[in-house]
Amino acid sequence: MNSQVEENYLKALFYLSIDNEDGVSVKVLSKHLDIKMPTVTSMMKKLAAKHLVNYESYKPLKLTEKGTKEAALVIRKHRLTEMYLVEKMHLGWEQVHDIAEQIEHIKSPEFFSKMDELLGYPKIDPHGSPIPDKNGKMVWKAYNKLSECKVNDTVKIAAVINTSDEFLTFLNGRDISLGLEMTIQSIEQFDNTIVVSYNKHSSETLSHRVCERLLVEKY
Amino acid sequence: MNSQVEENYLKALFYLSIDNEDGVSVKVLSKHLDIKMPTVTSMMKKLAAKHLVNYESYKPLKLTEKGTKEAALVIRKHRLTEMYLVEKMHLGWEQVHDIAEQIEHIKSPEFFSKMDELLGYPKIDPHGSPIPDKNGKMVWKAYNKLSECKVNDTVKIAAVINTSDEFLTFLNGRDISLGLEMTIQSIEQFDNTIVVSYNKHSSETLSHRVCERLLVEKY
DNA sequence: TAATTTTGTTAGCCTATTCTAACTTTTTAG
DNA sequence: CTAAAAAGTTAGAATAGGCTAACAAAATTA
Ligand SMILES: [Mn+2]
Ligand SMILES: [Mn+2]
Ligand SMILES: [Mn+2]
Ligand SMILES: [Mn+2]
Repeated sequence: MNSQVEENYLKALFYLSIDNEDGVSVKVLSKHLDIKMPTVTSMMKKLAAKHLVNYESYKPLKLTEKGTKEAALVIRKHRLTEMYLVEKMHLGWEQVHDIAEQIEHIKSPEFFSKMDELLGYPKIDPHGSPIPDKNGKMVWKAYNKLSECKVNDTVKIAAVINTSDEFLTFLNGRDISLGLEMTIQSIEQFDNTIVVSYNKHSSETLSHRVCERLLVEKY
Repeated sequence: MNSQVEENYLKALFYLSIDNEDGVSVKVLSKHLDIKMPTVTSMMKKLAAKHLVNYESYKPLKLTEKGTKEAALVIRKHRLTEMYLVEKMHLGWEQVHDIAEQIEHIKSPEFFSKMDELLGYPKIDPHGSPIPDKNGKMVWKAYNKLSECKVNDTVKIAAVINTSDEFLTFLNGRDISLGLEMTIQSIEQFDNTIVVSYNKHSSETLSHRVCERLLVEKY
């Protein structure tokens, strides 16, 4: 059984591996977890001893098959929890991450399979991220960043890349949530700011920074 | 903020203090937590430094006012969780204790107040134990042990003293649950075994050991 | 290629929580 | 009122996770 701390390292490696196919550096993992490099190195040796990470001095870190699966199963619990908190407990999508960060470590298969059942076996979490299945398999749909769309495109918000309280509260303030349809009115060439319209919002201006963090489905 | 381990010590002291008005011995606390006496001693010194326990060498242990309140608030979270798991997630009353033992340590006031709200501010948990209020105040109703009742008494099951999986599964097997009304048919003088009737069970024999762990309301 | 900078590792130390062995105080028996 | 037993404490060590300082390797720069 992995400890809470070990699980958090596995998750971090899993996330960072998405952008770094050839492995994750100690530096990057250290920054991500806000844990000093020497501590990370020693934990990597420990996880290597448990066959969860392939570790070789000075080489990029890679999760093993086993480590990948265990990481995905923690992420599964995290995302199921977030979905449960939003759907069944009516907490805001900006509140649930921090709670899920803790509940994901609860040791109780029945608890999570009951959540799954009550939710009707959801495929995505409240932020649009896919929930890995019981075998740790996860498939990302091919979404586009809003920042990459063109004028007059009509799109549906499918997922948010950043799940920080601040970003989600920003979106709440503009009534932007998953499933919302919007049309791109104009794009400012100078700074890539996009003006969109949706529902009662006939002209909402979104910065490039924001648009890069919104994944959409095109029609 | 108290650690998970500290919270478990506080809870244990709180429970053991109920029967031991004059304080809890290191021995008893050690046995209860299955942690060796020297470890308990050092934790008591630590909790004393935090003003949660009154500790004096060789004297019985007592929670301070502050310690009592913090313990009660952890118990509140434990019992709210158990109630939530039974009422909203449809888990069995024999399954919820182990999960609540973990969830009680989650740091998130909103999570627990939402639970409380969704449950309609319950006063008791699924085992009939009172849920402390937000100030840590808890009142036990004056129930009787089934073992202390007389022939022909009609009683309602109000609480179970033992909340182990085994005991509750034993009760499940006999369709005994909170709120059940039963009538005492006879009491065997030799071993205090009690024969009761209820619903479709016209003659169920319960050992003294079992009857001592069932709290009832008399009619 | 040689010097620098960046990244990664080692060594040594810290806190939290636990343990065993040895010693001390209290309690209980006789 | 002693002497043995029980309960409690002290000392020393272990494990999990973290940190800093110093050193080493790899990657960059010049
Ligand atoms: Mn999250
Ligand atoms: Mn976590
Ligand atoms: Mn319980
Ligand atoms: Mn607990």
